[in-house]
Amino acid sequence: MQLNKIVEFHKALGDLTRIRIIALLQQGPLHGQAIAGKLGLKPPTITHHMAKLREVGLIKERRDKNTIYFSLNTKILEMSAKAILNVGTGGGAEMEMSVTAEDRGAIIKNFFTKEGKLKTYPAQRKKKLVVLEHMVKGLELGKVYQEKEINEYLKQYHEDYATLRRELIMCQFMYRENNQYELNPVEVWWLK
Amino acid sequence: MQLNKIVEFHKALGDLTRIRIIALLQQGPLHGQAIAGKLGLKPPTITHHMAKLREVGLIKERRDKNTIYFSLNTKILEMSAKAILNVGTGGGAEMEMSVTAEDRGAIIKNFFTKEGKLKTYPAQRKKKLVVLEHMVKGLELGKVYQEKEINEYLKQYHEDYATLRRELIMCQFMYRENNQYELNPVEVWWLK
DNA sequence: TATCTAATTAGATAATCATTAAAGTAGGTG
DNA sequence: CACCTACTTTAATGATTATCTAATTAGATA
Repeated sequence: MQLNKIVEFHKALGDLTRIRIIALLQQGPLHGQAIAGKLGLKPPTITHHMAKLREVGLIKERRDKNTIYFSLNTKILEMSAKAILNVGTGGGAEMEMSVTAEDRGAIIKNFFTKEGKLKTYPAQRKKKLVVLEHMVKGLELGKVYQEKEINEYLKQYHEDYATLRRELIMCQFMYRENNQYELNPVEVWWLK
Repeated sequence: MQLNKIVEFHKALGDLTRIRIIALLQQGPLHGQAIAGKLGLKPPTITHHMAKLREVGLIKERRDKNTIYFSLNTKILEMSAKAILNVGTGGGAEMEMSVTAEDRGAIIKNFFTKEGKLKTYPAQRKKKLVVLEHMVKGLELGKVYQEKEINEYLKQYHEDYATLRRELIMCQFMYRENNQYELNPVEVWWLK
């Protein structure tokens, strides 16, 4: 995880109002005006803070008529909170991140046709991760997929969707629970 | 843990320079000028940032001649990083914290003589914690004490130092490892 | 259509804060 | 003593940002 993401995360939490918002949302979803009321602040202020929290991935929202219910993305919260513990240790994700943006471009150009099909599946772990990363970008964070949907989606990249699906699980980009699939926010959020 | 402490902690980490300092210190202790050199900044800037980090308990320091070696207090780091995960859930420490500052004052007045001796040991858990908190303030965070030192220290409060010592362990203000005693930073830091 | 409600944007203000140069402190050594 | 080195303090500057009012957008309803 890059240093800048860590900074932004902590900047987002380095404000009493936003901590109070998080404390409120730990107890359940709330809409903007309710938050404003409980904190004694005006709606624009809440909008401002929700934007900051959203930028670092901490907020999920659901619309009902014209009121928006905000809730906490606890997985991102947990992941981000723990990221500082390993910063500088060079272990794990830190290593993976040493692939530069240009490397990424080159790898994608090498392994995908210009129509976007996967030509061959890389053996080298670094390249594998870049390729999976790329394919996973079309999936929605937080959405639960049926196996059939995942198969359909992966087919756009390669006929052998079963292998790809298995790789996504093995490299932890997704996890499976009774044949339903979901992106692993811990791995995926930082790709944006 | 109070909301304000959480805010200050994250504010301390919400700055790229300080995150880089932490990343450096994860690899081992460094003195000020070394940090300044590695980051391309002037010494006063480092002083400024170390003060911020020290305020939230993240820094331990050791002096050798006139150079000061800074190192990370990883226990505080871990504890503080995880505090956000339970904020607002009302569980654990949150409950204890509902003793107001005035309550504290009253309890200490009740259980200590004006010379500072402990009159009687409270049975009620809340009061017990306030009393232990008070006595523990004279001990140094991070220092390893021999059993004999602890006994000496506690004698200033009450003849029955053995009971007090046991209570400190049971209430997790200290922990013991082969007859050496140390403050539990997780419980103790926030008292300051 | 007009109207209501909730959320957002724009612009202004005041406060906070990172950085540095210059001067000062503190300990050590010749 | 004078001198050196490492850190700190002070004061100034420039950038960021939390909050608000006023105006605007978006969706729903009558």
